[in-house]
Amino acid sequence: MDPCKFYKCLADDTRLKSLLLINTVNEACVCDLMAALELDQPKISRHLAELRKCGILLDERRGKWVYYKLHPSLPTWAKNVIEQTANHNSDYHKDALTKLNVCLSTTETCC
Amino acid sequence: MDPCKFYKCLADDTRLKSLLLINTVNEACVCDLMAALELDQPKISRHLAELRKCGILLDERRGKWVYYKLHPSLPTWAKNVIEQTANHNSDYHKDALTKLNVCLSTTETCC
DNA sequence: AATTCACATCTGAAATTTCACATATGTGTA
DNA sequence: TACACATATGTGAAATTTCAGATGTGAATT
Repeated sequence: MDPCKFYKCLADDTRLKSLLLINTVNEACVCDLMAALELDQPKISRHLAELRKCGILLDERRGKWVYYKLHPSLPTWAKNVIEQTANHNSDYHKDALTKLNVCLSTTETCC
Repeated sequence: MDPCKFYKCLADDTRLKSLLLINTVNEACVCDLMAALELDQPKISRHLAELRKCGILLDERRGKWVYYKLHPSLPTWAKNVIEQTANHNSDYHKDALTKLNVCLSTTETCC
């Protein structure tokens, strides 16, 4: 994992927030993140693809949905960086996390 | 310190290597980093200015030279991120660190 | 005060990234 | 098979970032 490429991946609001959310709730599908971040589908999908191609996220299709989680073989230092960021910047992704939790808890509204 | 802006600052080879070097040797001046990274002066200066404007580095003029160090009021999580990156990616800035140490130890070649 | 040295900044061009929109792919269901 | 739904990707335009080269600024030296 080249550190500069890694940080290029984190250097975008959509990607960073998606990553912090996924780190918090373990896994999420595209429509979860669409609801949490209030962004359209191609935008979320494209940014998740970038995180996937970089080796930060792992995708897994289950039926119609594709779930993303942290890649199991992500280096420890990179996991620590994500964890540090998530733990000490709750204001940054607080609103999105609230919306994500609503989405995850209600079976009807979301996918 | 907005995390996305912070990562935008780290998402460039010149800035990331400069930062890791400064983190390792505590402080360095522009010409030290020019020698370590083998880049021209305006390029180093411009990137250090970006790190300074973002609040990551603090500059201090001493005579003709300007020394840069980590900003004392940088949040702990950000310091930890830099430290994690430096400690577990020695290959990434190893060459530059060697050249920097040569520069720091010889009074004549460098500034 | 003129010069030199170390560093900062301005400028416009080049490269890269991000975006919206359209469309393609894959999956379950009637 | 036809369709609806979730997700992925192709495309060119727009926005942002990076760059080289020229020039400006402040401090020490003569």
